[in-house]
Amino acid sequence: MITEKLLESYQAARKKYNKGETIFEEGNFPAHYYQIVSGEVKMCNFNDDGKEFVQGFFHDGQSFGEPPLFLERVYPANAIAVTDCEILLVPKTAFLSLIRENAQVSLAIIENLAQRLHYKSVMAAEISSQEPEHRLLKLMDYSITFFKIEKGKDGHRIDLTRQQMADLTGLRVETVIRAIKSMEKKGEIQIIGRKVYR
Amino acid sequence: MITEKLLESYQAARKKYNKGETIFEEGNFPAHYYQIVSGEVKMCNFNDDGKEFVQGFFHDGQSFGEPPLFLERVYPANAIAVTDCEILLVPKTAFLSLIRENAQVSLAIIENLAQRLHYKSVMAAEISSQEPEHRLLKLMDYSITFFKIEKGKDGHRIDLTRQQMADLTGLRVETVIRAIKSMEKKGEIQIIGRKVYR
DNA sequence: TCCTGTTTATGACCGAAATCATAAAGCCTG
DNA sequence: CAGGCTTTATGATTTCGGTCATAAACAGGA
Repeated sequence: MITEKLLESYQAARKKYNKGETIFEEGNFPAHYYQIVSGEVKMCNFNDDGKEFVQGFFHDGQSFGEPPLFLERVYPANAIAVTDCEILLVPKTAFLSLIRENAQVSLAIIENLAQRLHYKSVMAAEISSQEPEHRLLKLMDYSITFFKIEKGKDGHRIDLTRQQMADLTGLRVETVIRAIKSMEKKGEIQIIGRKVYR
Repeated sequence: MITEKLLESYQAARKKYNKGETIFEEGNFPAHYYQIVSGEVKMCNFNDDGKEFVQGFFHDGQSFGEPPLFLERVYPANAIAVTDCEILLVPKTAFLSLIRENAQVSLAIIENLAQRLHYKSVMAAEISSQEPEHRLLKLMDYSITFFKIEKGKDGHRIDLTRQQMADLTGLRVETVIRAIKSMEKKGEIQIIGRKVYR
């Protein structure tokens, strides 16, 4: 999102994380700006009895964990490497100078935050008041529209496991599996080789 | 949040809305930046069978409905005047010029979006995986910490009706009423003259 | 002060999703 | 290609919050 060159001129450090490794934890104060060079990261919460809720997945070129950086606040969730990752870290103060000194970057940040807020608004309304099938369709349609999924002859292929869909919608795997089967029967989606197409 | 003077130099128009009036609707493309001069506004969704989910309440000096303005997207929710309101509207293009030409304003916008994203992250995790009492306590504690509620001798007074708490947490009034009673018994909150104190 | 609408309250009942248990099907990886 | 982990699948049972009905308490306006 921000060019590596620019980040490097503001003390960016390159760091590797192994699959499954925690990058930062819920409740801690932020110290860096994080931008993914390669790999996949998820931000998630665990409730009192260990159930996971995924706030979002992040990929190459994307940044994550900025909001608390701009407020004097702690992280609302954990960041965990889903695959092996290479990530650029910029110290908080250097990063704040960077955006103050580069107007076009703040516009990019605004767009980025706006996009994430939009996603959260849509999903919050869904999770709080719609039935499982409706929630899942919304998640799929949102993913298709905004995460540029390529369309094949069978429709868009949703590259999420049932467990991931459950964690993103606040449902349980079994419920997701049953809902998906039911939607297939209704012809709202297709299942080919266990993958969901829409 | 942005001074009235500055907004006025970018074609701001003053408009009055009556209590209950719709300011903009879910699904429409945004045409303005909205900043409240006086009154209260809520952003909300209605699910298929009419149940309301409140994304947030907004007051004097606050702006709302910006995210879709920065993306080419429609509003994810409705904006409705909770009380009679006076609101400043700045046309989209004028507003985009405004932030491009006033660096300190983009920083303010970033902080604003970051704060809202933070709230949504916290509540999304709650709504998706915690029990009613836990959700309500989180809503109360969040309101206390970030909406600067004054502390009296009986604790912080939560100025929300049970219906509003229900709409903010995705629960039903009856559930909120029962949960609040139960929490009072446990001594986690106090009820004085039907109002909740914590 | 009365009247009407809103907010809080409470009980009975229901149902959908969570939970629990178990297993088959895929898929890596050594 | 065998063995083990992950993912998908399915049935039985339970539970908690939603739903429905009803009413009391309160607030605000005429």
